[in-house]
Amino acid sequence: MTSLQTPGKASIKDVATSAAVSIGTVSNVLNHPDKVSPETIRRVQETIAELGFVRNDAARRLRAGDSRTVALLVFDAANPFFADLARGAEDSATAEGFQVLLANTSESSERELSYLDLFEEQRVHGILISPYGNVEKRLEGLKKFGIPSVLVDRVSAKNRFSSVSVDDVAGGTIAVEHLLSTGRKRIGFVGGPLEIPQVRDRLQGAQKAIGLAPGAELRVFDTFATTVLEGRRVGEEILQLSPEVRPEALFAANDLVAIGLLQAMVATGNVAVPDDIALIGYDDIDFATSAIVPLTSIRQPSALIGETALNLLNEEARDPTMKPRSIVFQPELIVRAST
Amino acid sequence: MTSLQTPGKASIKDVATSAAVSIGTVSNVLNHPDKVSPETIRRVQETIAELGFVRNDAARRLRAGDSRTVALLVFDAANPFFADLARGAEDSATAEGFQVLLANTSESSERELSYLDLFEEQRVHGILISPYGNVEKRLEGLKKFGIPSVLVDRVSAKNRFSSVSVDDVAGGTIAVEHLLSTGRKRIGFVGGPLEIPQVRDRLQGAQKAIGLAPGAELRVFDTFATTVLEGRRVGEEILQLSPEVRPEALFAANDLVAIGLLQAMVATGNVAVPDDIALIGYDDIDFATSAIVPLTSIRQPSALIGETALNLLNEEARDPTMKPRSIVFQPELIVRAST
DNA sequence: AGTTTTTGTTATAACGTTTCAGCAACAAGA
DNA sequence: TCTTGTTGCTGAAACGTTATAACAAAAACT
Repeated sequence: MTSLQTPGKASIKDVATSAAVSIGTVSNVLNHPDKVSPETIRRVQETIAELGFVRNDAARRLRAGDSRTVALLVFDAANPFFADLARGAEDSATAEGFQVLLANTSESSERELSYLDLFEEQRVHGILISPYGNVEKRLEGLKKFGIPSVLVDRVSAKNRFSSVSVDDVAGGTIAVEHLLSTGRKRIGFVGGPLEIPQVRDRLQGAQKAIGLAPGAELRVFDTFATTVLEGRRVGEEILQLSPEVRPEALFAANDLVAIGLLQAMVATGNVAVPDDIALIGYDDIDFATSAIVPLTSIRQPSALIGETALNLLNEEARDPTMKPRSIVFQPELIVRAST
Repeated sequence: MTSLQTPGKASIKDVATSAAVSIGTVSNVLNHPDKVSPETIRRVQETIAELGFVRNDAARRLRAGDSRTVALLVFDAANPFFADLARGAEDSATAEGFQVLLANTSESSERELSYLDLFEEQRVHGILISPYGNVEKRLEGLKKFGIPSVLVDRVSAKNRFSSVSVDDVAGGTIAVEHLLSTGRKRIGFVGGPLEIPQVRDRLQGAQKAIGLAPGAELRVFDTFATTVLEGRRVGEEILQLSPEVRPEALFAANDLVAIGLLQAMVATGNVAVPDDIALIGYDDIDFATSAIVPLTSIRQPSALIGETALNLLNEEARDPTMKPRSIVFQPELIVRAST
């Protein structure tokens, strides 16, 4: 009935003696069943089940050297955009026999590096990363070490790494062009931090659009807001401004911030969206549709990014000398009631 | 200037010879610096930096047997509730020197088991899991194996595992009592699947409240909806019903579904929330505040759950014979415009 | 019949750590 | 002076796998 062995202790050796075969044979049953006679396979598998043997991954990796684990490192797992991206990567990984482990940096460079250390020590198969801090040098080291990485949602500084991203400059331009096309001249930008290239690019794109439109001006408000709450705070500040000075339209660096801004507008009651202030977000997360005023936003193909990145990573792993490849998707304007 | 060694190849042995000490000493520098003279430490660390040596975690774990990694397994990483929970667990883990790896089941029992296999092979330090399928037997095995787990957001069937959860029955009751207190009699329940105990409990709590209120009735609509999109679909179906039959209030098993329902109502234009149909959600995610009609919801202390669970897990790890402990938080009603 | 090939198995050598007994050298107590 | 401790280090034995060379037995060719 119940197993006699000390639990959690059965090793391949125990299986071998108990099944009256050699260690090598057990290993072969596990890894190269074609090299073992059917009868032996049956007997060995039986004893494995009986003893509750579980292969020790540490030993396996130490000897075999390869890992079937891919790490996905993001700086804000709470952002639905990353959740979708993760899902895409996972689906693709499962299909290829890999497992994805997600690590969340929570916008801490320190934690980011600490996770990279962990992954290096673990010799993971590869890393998908949406970098927060300045990690390219670190990734360079990992590559030399034999661990490839692919940047997601961001291009590499000097094209040193493969990447899958969305053209954030274009996104910023599209967003602001749309605002301008509805007749607004005084545009405000909210969101940060500017250390994040995505944010910087979106802002740059915005400036580009402004530059082409005579009479239009862009004012950058808070460059720290990332969350709904922070967005709301900034919104309240903006509402302090008198209507003649205050922006006629706001471009938020992500939908969360946009939703926060929206909350602030609606809460005060006397500022109408989009009539008094128009609002556009970025990412087109599920919730954009369901905001108090459905949110105009810039859509990114999040799951597709994840999938593509994982496939790219696998190519890199197969051929480490491969030239870095950058895949850039184009963002898409989704117009809703807020503009 | 640049290192001469083959990259990714430096082992503790290379460090040893290069620094003219024994392997054991290098290991001691790494793990027990107090046993080594300052001068030697300096020299060894220098060579480590020079050779770009990185400790091989597989070898370390094989020999030492312990891992500093905690796994967090959830069935829907896209749900902000879990993201908040993960954040809580992570903060607590960092404080104790552990790292959290998040795995997403995407509501697939198969994938859930596959991840558990992985974690078992990896001999992780412990597992935090919000189970999707029926995994208690599996976890039982892991425990015998020396890997403790703590259930999050769910209590264990026969109290076989420690758990940190929220009283979902109470939550369901509170929700429906609130709806009843506003004069609604015909209540609808939307959300699923019923295989998920959280959902079952919330429904049961709802029924309990109904049972105490004469004349009140509960109708269960879709028991599969989990996402915003699915919620919207169900909402559209409900709106097909004539006003005399149709529920006066809806209780959604989570906020995402509630937001979907809300979208459906608002989209048709001729059903007012809360006047025609009141709406209450569950989880009180950030977005609840920012819905078209701010959503009444049941709040759970998500980050706190994560923290507590991790601490409990550590206790279990320290003392495997510990009696399972269940910590149950009470949910809280947050009233907003939707009811 | 003798040779070659194939099949199934076994011993054994890694893989890169940590741990632990042991050993010099030297300081401290008697 | 002789014990008794420290301190700082070394050498070797694990840990649980996988891969590889070797080999006997059986099967297939001449």
